This record gives sequence, C-alpha cells and structure tokens, in this order.
Amino acid sequence: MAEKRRSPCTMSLKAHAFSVEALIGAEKKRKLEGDSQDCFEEVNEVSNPNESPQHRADRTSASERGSENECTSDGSHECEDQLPESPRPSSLSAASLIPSQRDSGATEEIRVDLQGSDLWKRFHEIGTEMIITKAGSNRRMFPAMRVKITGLDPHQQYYIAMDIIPVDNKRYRYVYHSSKWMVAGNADSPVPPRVYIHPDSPASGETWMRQVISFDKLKLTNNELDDQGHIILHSMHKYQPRVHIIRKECGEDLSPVKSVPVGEGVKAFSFPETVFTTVTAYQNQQITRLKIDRNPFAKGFRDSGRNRMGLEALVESYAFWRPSLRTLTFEDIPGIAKPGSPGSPAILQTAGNAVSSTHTHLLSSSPCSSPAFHLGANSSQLCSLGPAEYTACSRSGLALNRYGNTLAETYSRLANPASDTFTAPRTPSYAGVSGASVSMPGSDGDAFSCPQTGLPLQIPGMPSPQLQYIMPSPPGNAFSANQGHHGTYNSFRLHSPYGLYGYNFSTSPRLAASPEKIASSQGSFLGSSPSGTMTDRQMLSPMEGVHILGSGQQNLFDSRTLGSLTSTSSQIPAHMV
Amino acid sequence: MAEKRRSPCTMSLKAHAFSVEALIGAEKKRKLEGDSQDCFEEVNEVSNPNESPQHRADRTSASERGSENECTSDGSHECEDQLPESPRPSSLSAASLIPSQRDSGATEEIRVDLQGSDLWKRFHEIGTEMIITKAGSNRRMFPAMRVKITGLDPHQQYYIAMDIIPVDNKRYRYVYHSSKWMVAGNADSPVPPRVYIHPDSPASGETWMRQVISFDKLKLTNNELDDQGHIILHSMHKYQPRVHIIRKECGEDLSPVKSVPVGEGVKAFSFPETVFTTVTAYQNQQITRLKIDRNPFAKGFRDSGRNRMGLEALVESYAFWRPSLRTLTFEDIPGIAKPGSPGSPAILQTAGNAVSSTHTHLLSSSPCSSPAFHLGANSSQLCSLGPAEYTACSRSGLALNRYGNTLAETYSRLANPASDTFTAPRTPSYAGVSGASVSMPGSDGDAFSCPQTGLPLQIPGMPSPQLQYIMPSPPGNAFSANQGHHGTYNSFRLHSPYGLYGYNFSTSPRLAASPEKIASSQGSFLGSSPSGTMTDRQMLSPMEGVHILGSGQQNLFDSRTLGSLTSTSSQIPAHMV
DNA sequence: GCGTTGCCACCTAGGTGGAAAGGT
DNA sequence: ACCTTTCCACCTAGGTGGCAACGC
Repeated sequence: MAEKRRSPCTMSLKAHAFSVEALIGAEKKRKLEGDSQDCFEEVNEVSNPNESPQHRADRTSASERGSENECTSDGSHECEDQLPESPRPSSLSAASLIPSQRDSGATEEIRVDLQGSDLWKRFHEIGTEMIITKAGSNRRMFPAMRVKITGLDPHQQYYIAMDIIPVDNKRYRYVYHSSKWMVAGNADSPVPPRVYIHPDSPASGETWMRQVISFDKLKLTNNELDDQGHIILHSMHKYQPRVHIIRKECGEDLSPVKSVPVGEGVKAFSFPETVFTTVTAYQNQQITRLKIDRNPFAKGFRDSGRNRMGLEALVESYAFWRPSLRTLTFEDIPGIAKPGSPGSPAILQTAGNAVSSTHTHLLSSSPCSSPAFHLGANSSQLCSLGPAEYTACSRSGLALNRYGNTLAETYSRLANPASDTFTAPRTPSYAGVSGASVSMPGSDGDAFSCPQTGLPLQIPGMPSPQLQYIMPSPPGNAFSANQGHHGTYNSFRLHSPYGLYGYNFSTSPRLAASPEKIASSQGSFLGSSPSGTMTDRQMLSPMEGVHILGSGQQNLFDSRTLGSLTSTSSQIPAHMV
Repeated sequence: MAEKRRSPCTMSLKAHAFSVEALIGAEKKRKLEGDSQDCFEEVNEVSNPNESPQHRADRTSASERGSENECTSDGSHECEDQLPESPRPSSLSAASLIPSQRDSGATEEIRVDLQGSDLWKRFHEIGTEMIITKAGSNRRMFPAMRVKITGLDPHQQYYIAMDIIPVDNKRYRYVYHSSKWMVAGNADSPVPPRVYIHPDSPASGETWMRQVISFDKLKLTNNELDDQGHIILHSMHKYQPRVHIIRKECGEDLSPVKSVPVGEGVKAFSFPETVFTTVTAYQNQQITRLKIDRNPFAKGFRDSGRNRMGLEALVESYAFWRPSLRTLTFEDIPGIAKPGSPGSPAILQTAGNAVSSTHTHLLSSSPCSSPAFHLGANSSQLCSLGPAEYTACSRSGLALNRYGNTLAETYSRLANPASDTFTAPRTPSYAGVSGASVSMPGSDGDAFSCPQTGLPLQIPGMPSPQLQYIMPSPPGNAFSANQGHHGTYNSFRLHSPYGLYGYNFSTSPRLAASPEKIASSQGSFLGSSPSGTMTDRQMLSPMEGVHILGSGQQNLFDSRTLGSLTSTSSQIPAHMV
C-alpha cells in the first residue's frame, strides 16, 4: 500500500507566518478577556463590535409573537413539547399508518434546531466570514446550515427554504491591526432576491422531521447577474441566513428568484450565531485557520497530520496552556462524540422580508469543547487546541457575563455511555431586545434532563434595537422569563462514532453501513434520494422484508442529509403565527 | 500548467492481450455474419443466443393492449401524437399558467424516450453485462437509463420509478471460446423486490417532461441482505429494467422494497436494448472495452489519449477496415453531435409484476454509428472503430434480416445543421410475439420526418413466447402492421457540443454556464436540486428579473439530470391502459 | 474450474485556501 | 491601499476495471 500522503509542513508561507509565533504573538494582544480557564466554557464576548443584529430600515417588520413551551422531563431521551396549541390543519389521521419511529404529536410547536451550533459559535466568536466569488466556482457556506425540525404536521406538505438577509445597511472593512470589523459606510444597493429551496421540497412534515435538513449545497456569489440560482450577496456586508418553513398551499409564489412570500403558512427562523460577513478573501486569519481545521475540503492546508510530531506537538502543547492557537476539539477525535452542545435559539419570524427586530444570541461555552475535557476523555490523544475563538474582544455597549460547566460535570457526562441520548445543558446566551434586557433561564447542571423551554419575546416593528447580552442563570435555575430563550438539546447519540462536522470519516464501508451511506443512497427507509434526503414518498410504505435498520439503529442514525449525524445542536420551540 | 497526464500505454497485461492481435484473432472466429458493410446499419443479430425475452412463469401477466398512433408530419421538429384517447384526469387548466416552453397538449399519449439508445444498442449487440457487487461499493449501471417523457398531464403529480425484472428463469454462463452466453440451468430463487424511486418523485408532469430523467444513481448489488435499498439481482442472470410512471394518488403503496403496485394510474415501459446480464466480473472483453471507452470513470483504463499515435493509430486504422476492434464512435469526438439515432420502442406494460409477453427489440443500425459516417462527418479525426457489436452470432430459430441507411442519406442529415431538432428514421427491430411473426414498418429514408408510429401487440398471459426477428420495411415504407413498432426520434440538438454520454466535458466553467452546471446546481429555472433535477416547485413561478436562459437556450439545454443533453434518443408513444 | 470478493490505482467531479495579478 | 479575480495544488468523495486471493 503506497501511502500517498504529502509530507507534512508543506504549509504555505503565509500560513506558516500565522501558525506559530505569529499566532502566539497575536493572541497575546487580545488575550485575557475571558479565556484563562481552560476547563470551563469561557466565551464571554464576541470579537466583532459591529455585528449586533440591527434592523434594516427598508424592510417591514412582520408581526411576531412568542409564547412559552416548557419541558421538564428529566433524563428523558428527547424533549418534545406537547402543547395543545395547534394552528395547523388536520393531522388527526392515525399515526399508526405512518411507519415512523417518532409519533410526535401533531399539536407541538414547530421547533427548529440548529445542528453543529458549536462550530457556528466558534466562528461567530471570531467573526464568521464567508467567501463569495464570481461565477464558476461559487462557494458554499462553511459551516453549512443544518437544522432539525420538530412539531410539523406529519401529513402536511412543506417547502423548506433558506434566504440570507442583510443584518444592517452597512458596509464593513476589516482593520487588521485591531482584528476588528469596522463600519465603512452604507450598504451597497440591494441585490436580486434569491431563495434556496431545499431540494427535497416539497415533502411531508414527517419526512422533514425525520432528517437533518442540510443546506450544504447552497452557494454564494457576488455576481449580481448570476444565472445559476445561487444566492447573491455583496462583499463586506453582514448577513443573516434564515430558514423558512412554508406550507405547500402557501408556497405557490415560492420561487428561487423571489423573496419568500408572506403569509399564514410561512414561518422564518434565524440563528444569531450564523450571522456572517461576506468577503472575497479571508480577512481574519483565525477564521482561515478554523475553516482549514474544520472543513474537510481544506485539509490540504492543514499543518498537521494525524500523528503530529516534533514542533507541531510542541505547538499543540503550548496551545493547550495558551488557548487560541488551534481550533481542534474533541470532534476531531474519531470515536469520541460530543455529549451535547450549547443551544441556540431560533428566532421565529413571520414570513416576509422583515428582519426580526429582536435577535437573541447565544455565546458558545460547550461543556465539551475545553481542552481539559479532551485529555480526560481520551488522554492518549494530543488535544491541545485552545479555543481561539473563545478569546474575544469586548464590545462596547454590551454587558457580558460568563458561564461555564465544571470539568467534573462535563467529564461525568461523557463517562456515562449508557445513555445514548440526552439533552445537553443550556448555554449562555445573549438576547437583544430593543432597549430591554431579558433574563435567561439556565439549568446547566442537570445533565440528561431537558431544561425548561422558553421563547424569545418578539417585538414587532422595532427596526434598530439595541443588543443586550444576557447572563444565563446558574445551573438548576428554573425558567423564569417570558422573553428569555431556552435551549434544549437532543438527538445526540453518545455511541455514534461520527462526530465530525457534516462528514463521514468511516474508512471501512463494509464494517457497518454508515449512516451517511444509508442516508445518501436511498435514505434510511430505502428511499432514493441522491441529494441525501428523501421526499415524502418514503412515508408511503414501511420497509418490508428487508433488514436495514432496527428501530434502535434508526434512532441512532436518523439523519439523512449529507451533514448526517448530529454532534451538536441547538433547539428552540417556535410558535406558529 | 503542469499536465498531469499519465503516460499512454499503461494498459494492463490483460487489456493488452485483448487489445490488438487478440482482438483481431477473436474477431475472425466470429466474423462474417452480417458485418461486412461498414456504411450501413448492419446489425442483424444479437450475440447472445439466449437473451430473447421470455416470461417468467412465476409472474403474472397483466393485461396489455396496444393501439396505433400515426404521425406523418414531415420535417417537423418533434413528432407528438395528438390522439383523443385520454384516460387521464383534468388537465384542462390553461397551459398559459405554466411557464413552460412546451405546451404539449394534455391529451397526448405518454411517450417514453430512451436517451442514449445508441450506446445501449452497442452494448446490447455485444451482450450487455452489468457488474454487481456485494455491499460497500455497489455498482451503478453503465450505461445508465435515461429517459425523456412526454404526454404527461402537466399538472398531475407522478412518481417515476425503476425496477429490474428477470427476462427469463434461466441462469447463464459465458462460454469464452465461443464468446456466447449459454443457459446454465434454472434461475436462482427470487430476490427481495426493490424499486428505485426517482429522487425527484413526486413531481408534476410538467417537471418530469422538462428534464431528462436519469437513473444514474441506481445501484446494483448481489447482496440479498442489502440494507441500502439497492436493487438486488442474481449474478449470471438476464434482466430487463423498467420505467414506471405512477400517478401520485396511485403511488400510496409505492415502496423501495415492494414491487411496483398495479393499477390504473401505473404504467411501465421497457426498452429491449437495455436487457443485460449480471456478472461479478466482466466475461466478454468487448464489453469491458466498450465500458472503458465510454464510461468516464474508467478512463484510467483507456489505452489511448486524445491524440492517438503510432501503434494505436494503426490499430484504429485496422479497426476501420475490420470492424469490431474498438467501440469509439463519433460521440467520442467532442463538438460533433450525433444527428439522430435509432429509435427504441418503449414497451408499455400495465403496472404490476408481469413481464410483457411481447418484447420487441431493435437492433442498432444507427446511421451515425458507422465508421464511414465518422469519416464523412469529421474526416480530420481518426474514427476507425468498427462496431464490434455489429458482429453477431446467429441465433437458432430466428429469422434475421438486415436493413440500413445509405451513407449518403446519413451524411446529408448531418450536413444540414440548420435543423436543430429532427426525428431520426426508425431502425430495424425485432419483435417477439409468441409463436407469431410480426412485420415491422420502416421508413428510414425520410430524414427529418416523423415516421408513422405503432405499438407492439401485447399478448397477455403468454409466458414463454418465441422470439422472431422482424425485417424492417424499406425506406419510405408506410406503416403497415398492427403489431409492429415504430420509432420516432427527437430531442436531439445538432448544435449541442455535449455529445458524450451523460457527462459534461466542458473545460472552462466560466466561458459559458454549461447545461450541467445550470442543471445540477439549482435547475434551469433556478431551482435548487443538488441531484440535478427539480421537483415541482419550479413550476410555481417563472424566473423573474434574471437572465439565465433565453428560450432558445432553454430549448437547447432543457435536460437537467446529470446525464444532461440528449445525444441520441429513441421514443415511442405509449398508450394509456 | 469457475465464480466471487476485497483491495487497488486511476479516474471524474468538485470543494478548499493560497497567491499573484488585476482593478479601482 | 484595498479589494477582487483567476488559477492553482491539494483535498474529499466516489465510480472504474484489474487482479490476486478466496471459496466451493
């Protein structure tokens, strides 16, 4: 077997310049603002002073309302709300007709659950940048948006779509010496509207809920004359992706080149940590490093092989004690899956073009992202990576607080492999409400329990709210705010060996059908969707006479998009409007 | 620019052994049974004496009936039947509401048009083999089934599916010394039923008709315990793929692991030239060579670069005069598209498990497949390839006749680039009807005209019919048989530079958005289907404010599956049952 | 003998950031 | 000065047939 590996250390000059001393030096400049405790979640700030969500004045706010869901089931495997409120039609037809392992009631609220929110938050804390290019090789987003939805009417047909809206009407530039994004003027003229309609659309609620819905095929461009349906954005602007759930009857006006229609059956969700700045070349080298470290397609730019030696180990070692050099986490260790992740509230917006006037942001602090955790869980691996992203610069006008799990808590969770599903504790959040501070519920200590749920207070017609960072409640704290956010986390399977973001690294396809294999070829239920997901035909009939996945396995491997298994997720119940 | 080409002539020993003298010698053994006239369609036999379609006794014949369509429009660009018979519901809603460049009447018959039938026929003439493997790296079919459908109700939702049924209840083995497949016993026990549901299902008739429907993602396996939904087949058996069109209401029982349901709204179509024998390793080296020559993924095994020199040119040259050495055709010449192709009747079957009792086969004889044509069309290229496949062994009990176009006819067609769409003449066919000989209509000389159409006589409940080869009528002959087959060919665009089978070889993505680019990313209408096709959402709204494809371009590049542009196709109107 | 399996090199197809060149 | 464009090496992901080993 000829090992065709390229020699390590073929890093480019530029990358080298950044990787070691440069990084250490750069780190020192920004240090000491909450990143000193390796074993705790220490992310208290965001590095981009201008990223607070603001309304575009030229968009109309749609009315929004929120109510609260509460879920108090302790130790349950999944937290599913069963609220009586049900503005949706029908769905009384017997669930037994549908061969689904879930029979989530038809009366739930719709929840949209961001998968991989850990990674998103790590980017967000640095200041996410997304490359946009002219035609030809238009770029995907990395990370890609991946969501899980619950609370749909299983029999209702829906379109799922994504658009990307401006966060404000500013143009930005990156100031290298301060590593910050600064306002550089007003936004450029609007671009043609584009909507990425998920390729599985339309499909039944049952189908959508059975899978992780990935938007990884979505591509961005700065070519306003783009003729390939990619999403057109301006460079050096801030944007917010939104997920739209559109009942089929209400989707008659849905078009890839029109704004998402407004209406009763249309709901929009956004996740504050997915805000990004468009660039044609990366500005912040920390973003570059994190992308390289996490995007499998950029593996060629990594400066480390699987078994790092010599200088690199030294660097890693250093990074362990001085966080923020590398971005690897336990997700990079095959076979060690992340036992839960911070939650991120989806901000429900009524359909239409309005940006929600209230953006609620969560700040990282995954209990599993600390280097110490790595060593504890897998001491034979070098897990030095300091969360560079957790080092952040302070934001003027924002009150910050920190919050973290103890290492003991974190480790004890991972050390209990008996539970293949549990809900992770909520994580610190910051919520922006126009002029008002909102308190956040928290219940971090109760591993394997489902914390109370809450909903963001949606204040319509508030075009330019001030952003307030909210201090989360201490562990065990009960949900207490009518306008706070909750985070409930489920779907994580401790036994899953697939913890890497969005990609399957199984090396032997025959040892076991990997979830992706099962997923992307014909779907878990033997559907036939090359895009990795299925349309609603799969609910037509149960699998018969074929051993493919027992209910347990199916439960284990229930995601079917490319992104596949959930290693982290953030979830929020959203209200029908 | 570093040209990373591997040196030519890295052909394996085995391949070398086959390539030149071996081939010539082997050819001599089988020669002289109808392959002496290079310029005419000379395929009068099939090389597999046992491949005649027979019924499986263990399947129930469904009732089938055929009637005749006649299309005499000369010089029309497309031949579309407008028969009043219309068992479909609704479809009176104004076509103007649908932004389609086609407004084919809602009262048409459903036609299924095999794309790339030339290639299929070339394989068929040798004796198509398909590799099947155990789990892990299950193989696709090559060629892949790709069809174009017309005559659907634009507003009706349909599932499109494919299954693969045994041609007979025999097991085969390949006899190397005679290069023939021989019956080796009875078929193995049945395998679990599997259906490949096209990933775009369900979609509207309008959506289906707008695209070439490719089944290239379909995979085959010999693993009866397969859990990935691949189609399970026995090795060393003969199979026939079928395309099913299922109205959505009738698709409630549709499942990847159940036989396709029987019913009013379910129609099945099969193309005799797509019959194949399953193998775990190729038996006939001519098949291997043709696969290697035509499947881009096998390019690594090709012994020739783009500009062949020396020995290879010599071999090519030899092959030109002694057909059957190579399999290249003008399709291998970029920029030269095939001006029409032999038609292949789709055999309509009522839904269900029955194999049609009547299989009508077409035997090659593409006017464009002859070496002489190649030289005429592009004399600066070496187009030596002798249609090895045209060399066939005689089949006992079968009456054979030959039929062909003149070179002049053929060339004059190609030389008229003014017509970007035309119907190709019908090609010789053989029809098998139990114990009965059927005459075949023929009208080969009328290029650019649409020959009369016909339908196979379907005789239900005839489990093991004898196969009779039918002599086609001479050019200009009127349609005369109530049980003959017709072939009409359209959809070929002479200006298309994309003649290669199913793949886009455009090298500069920026020079022009290739149809595949446009197609596979978001669809021609800016849809968003990573699988390369679109679901019915694209009909929701016309593209607005975006210049993507003018109607002309859209007409030119109207296929959106991976297979994309049609270089050859065969079409038959099929009757609703 | 003969068919099957597993692994392999070699492809296609396309997603990365780097870096130089171009543009304003 | 700053941003954009273009081309590139280097990846992931997966589809080829070859081939040696295996199994019966």
